[in-house]
Amino acid sequence: MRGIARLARELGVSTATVSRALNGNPNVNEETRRKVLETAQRLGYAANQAARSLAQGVTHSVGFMIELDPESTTSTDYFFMGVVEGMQAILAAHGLDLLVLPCVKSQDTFTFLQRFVSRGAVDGLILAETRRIDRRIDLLQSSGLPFVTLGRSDSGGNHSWIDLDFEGVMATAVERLVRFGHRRIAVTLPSNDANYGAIFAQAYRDNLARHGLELDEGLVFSTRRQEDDGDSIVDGLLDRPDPATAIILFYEVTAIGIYRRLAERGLKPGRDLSIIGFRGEESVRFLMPQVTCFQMSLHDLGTAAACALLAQMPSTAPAFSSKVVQSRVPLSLMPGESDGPALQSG
Amino acid sequence: MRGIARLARELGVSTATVSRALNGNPNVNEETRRKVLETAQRLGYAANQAARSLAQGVTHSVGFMIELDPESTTSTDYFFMGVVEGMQAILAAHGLDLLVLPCVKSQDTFTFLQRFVSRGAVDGLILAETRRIDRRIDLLQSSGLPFVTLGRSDSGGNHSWIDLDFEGVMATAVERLVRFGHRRIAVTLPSNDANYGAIFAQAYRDNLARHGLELDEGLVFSTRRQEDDGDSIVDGLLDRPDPATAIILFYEVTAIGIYRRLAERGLKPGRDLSIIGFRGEESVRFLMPQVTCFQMSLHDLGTAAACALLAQMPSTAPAFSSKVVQSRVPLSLMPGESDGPALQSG
DNA sequence: CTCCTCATTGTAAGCGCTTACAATCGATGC
DNA sequence: GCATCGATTGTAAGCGCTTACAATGAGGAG
Repeated sequence: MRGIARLARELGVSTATVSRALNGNPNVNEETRRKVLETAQRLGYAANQAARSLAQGVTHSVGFMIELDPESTTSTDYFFMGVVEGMQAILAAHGLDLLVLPCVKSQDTFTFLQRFVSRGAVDGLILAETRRIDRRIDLLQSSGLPFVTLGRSDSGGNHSWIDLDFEGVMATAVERLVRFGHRRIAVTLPSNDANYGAIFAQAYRDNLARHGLELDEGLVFSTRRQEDDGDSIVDGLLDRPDPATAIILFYEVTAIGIYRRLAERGLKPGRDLSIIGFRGEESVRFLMPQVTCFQMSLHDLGTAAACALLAQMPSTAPAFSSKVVQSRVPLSLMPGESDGPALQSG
Repeated sequence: MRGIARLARELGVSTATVSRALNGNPNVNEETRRKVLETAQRLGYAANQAARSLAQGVTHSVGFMIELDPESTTSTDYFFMGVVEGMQAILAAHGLDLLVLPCVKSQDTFTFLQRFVSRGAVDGLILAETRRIDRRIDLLQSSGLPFVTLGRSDSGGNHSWIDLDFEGVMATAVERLVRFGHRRIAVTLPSNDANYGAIFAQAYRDNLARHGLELDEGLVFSTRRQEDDGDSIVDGLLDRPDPATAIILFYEVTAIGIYRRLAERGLKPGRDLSIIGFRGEESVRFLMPQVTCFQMSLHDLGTAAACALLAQMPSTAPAFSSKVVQSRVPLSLMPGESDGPALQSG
């Protein structure tokens, strides 16, 4: 005999009583509960997960699916760890386990997700790196499983999402540069298929328009999260009849290559080319002059996502709470010395 | 009616047949199996995880427990993602799901692990950042659950582990520096309680001894994974009657602070102070002169851990395989320009 | 003293799946 | 034509837990 039955026999009560005592059911004599808990502790008993889930119909766990790119494992990583940390803290406080579900991108990530969903392995899901058209969202929506996405998407209807305030960042960056007298502002965009690339691009166009600046596709670069593109970007920006005087970087590491190329050409960041990075990444914190960038709390992002999920889960959601949460986490400007007045302004 | 019963009714067969068909049991007419699979596909059926686990007694999943430090979320992060990627690929190929289990360090990480173990939530476990004395290992060992640790420990008996070859790295580094004529070699050690700190320290002492160099505790620094310690390290090394001429860094980011301080003092890395980093980290790749360091494959580390675990799991281990795997993943030297001949050698 | 109530506990029926064992049936051997 | 065998399928007993419902018994009301 094992499991709860063993405990019950040991105590001379029924398994029902043990179960009730363990689960905080009020219909148990406090003295009995005390004994049960004490014995459970002594025997190192914990209810079998599978049996519990089967009987209750819930797993008390939520999944956070992330896609791993073997080509660039260091790319998304330290973004996620901070987020995970924030999520776990909140979820744990609500008795939920966070299961990070890594899926290598070369595998079928849709089927991967589908398996977890249809097997009922989790009570809720958080999705990262949503795409503009993302079948995963349709899948989750039709499954009825509570979920939140880290990133917006055109797929699915009115679902919960948490995203970075790309628009706000872009507005602040462009305005700052315009104030500095820049009229020719370049931008780098991520080259993957995540939706944030499109959003960042749109915000770029919108804000140029707002300030009456002309959009020049020649000033739009596509980059991966690595510093190698510096040469082509710098040369592409400057070696033209109407050189750009500023650039906004999606991936801040690109600054490393840009700094290097500028140095080779005897130019100085902040004077000859104004640079604003998107998110203050560890790898460029040490660049001199310091890169003007935006700061955010990964922890808060994770927290926000976890809360948005909790709001949808029947077990934790107060009945009166609105189920759908859609919010953009703001980033704050960290002025550095990588930008400044345009040289040939006006 | 739901689940397998629904499928069975739809097909006009018993649930047993459906189950057999789905699980590859040979005692099923191939024609029947085809129909079952086709219908399952059509209805989007996948066996309920909990029921399956309960009936079979196994979960088909393994956990990878990592501890997150809210104080420094960027510390361990991008180490893990590469490792996870390697693990997931191997495990998935063996029909196992990898569940990354993040635990915030401020919580009781031992209890956290214990819960997963005693609830039977996973069939195997991989532990990261083992400590010299690590109760988690004793727990796992007495639980009988297959497990592997990423890192050695004095706890537990003869268990499987995968670790970095700190000894090899240190031997190569010290020998290289000695060849360059250095006699006063400093070192930085991690300030946390993970065992690798102690191992790195011991390797440092052993290799000094091997080359007949005297151990000077004044040349041993304790650092966190941040660049801030550069000033005190550089000053501490040089402002003494018998200055050190070389330093080996556990955390390579420390090089950033050191470079900065050296520059302030008008000194040059590689000439006035030889620097060898441990692991080629992204954040210092842009430093000039390039830091001499060691390179490793995070992917391979993950793969090795996964394989070591598979060797212990009854479902995947060929009966003849030895259960305990203990191996050190080697790192290869990447010569940079941050080290060179000692100035006042001899 | 009886009836009723409330607090506590026990009984037992699942939760959805797997699997040992029994049952069926056509084919084979004599 | 009958026993036998193998291939296939069905029956039903769990896996360990939760929970609706029944049962028990002590204490209070009448």
